[in-house]
Amino acid sequence: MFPILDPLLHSELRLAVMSLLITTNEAEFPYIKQQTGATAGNLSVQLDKLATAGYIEVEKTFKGKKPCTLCRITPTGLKAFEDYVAALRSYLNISPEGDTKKD
Amino acid sequence: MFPILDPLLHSELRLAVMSLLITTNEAEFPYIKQQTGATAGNLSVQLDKLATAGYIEVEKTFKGKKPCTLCRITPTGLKAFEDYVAALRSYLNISPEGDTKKD
DNA sequence: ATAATTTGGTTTATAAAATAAACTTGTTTA
DNA sequence: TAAACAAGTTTATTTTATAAACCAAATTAT
Repeated sequence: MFPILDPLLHSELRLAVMSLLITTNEAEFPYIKQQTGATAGNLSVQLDKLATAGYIEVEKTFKGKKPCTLCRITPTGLKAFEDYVAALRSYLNISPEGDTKKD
Repeated sequence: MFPILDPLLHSELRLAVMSLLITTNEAEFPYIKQQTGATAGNLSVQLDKLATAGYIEVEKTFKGKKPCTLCRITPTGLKAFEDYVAALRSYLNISPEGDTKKD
């Protein structure tokens, strides 16, 4: 009836990060921070969790002389996101086509 | 970009309860427990939170000699649920019609 | 040159939440 | 009438989210 919602994705900030990375494909730390409105500390922690789960990959490079943390979604992450959305639908009373179910 | 997700609804069990009450209109404690697979303690706590927020109303009656806790969603709760779903869409990359956005 | 500020984060501490375990009250059954 | 059960509630524990404090390197101001 109510499938489990992947706890890693059922988090406002982590979900926002994943959503962002799906549309942008890859993004730098400061950009993600700005788009999500997160504090740097919180973002750092949540990126770690996503990376540890293999949902994103984090590449640490340099942009000129400045460190640059680049994040990219992985196939595993994309699959997890899609599964999460599918599971959520059972809760939201919306069909795969998105219309609200009349009861 | 990423609207706040009502923390009261962004909880697996509370969301399941709300979803259930929307389709059944009203339901008894043991039924909700069975449908959601929650433990009684957890369910009791989460129902309290929803009731305190005015999202559901809880009526304590008797069914014969046994106590019977009946739950019903309120207009406030329904509105909150709809707002939550609308907010979630921004995260899920689905349009109001439900199709996945291609980037 | 060097002190102050900014950038780009990480680590650690705190606050809040979810969850289960233990308990209560009354009822039915052996 | 003692044991088991039903229907919850309360309390304690674990997990999670979040922010505050911190650090290193680079840039800017004096």
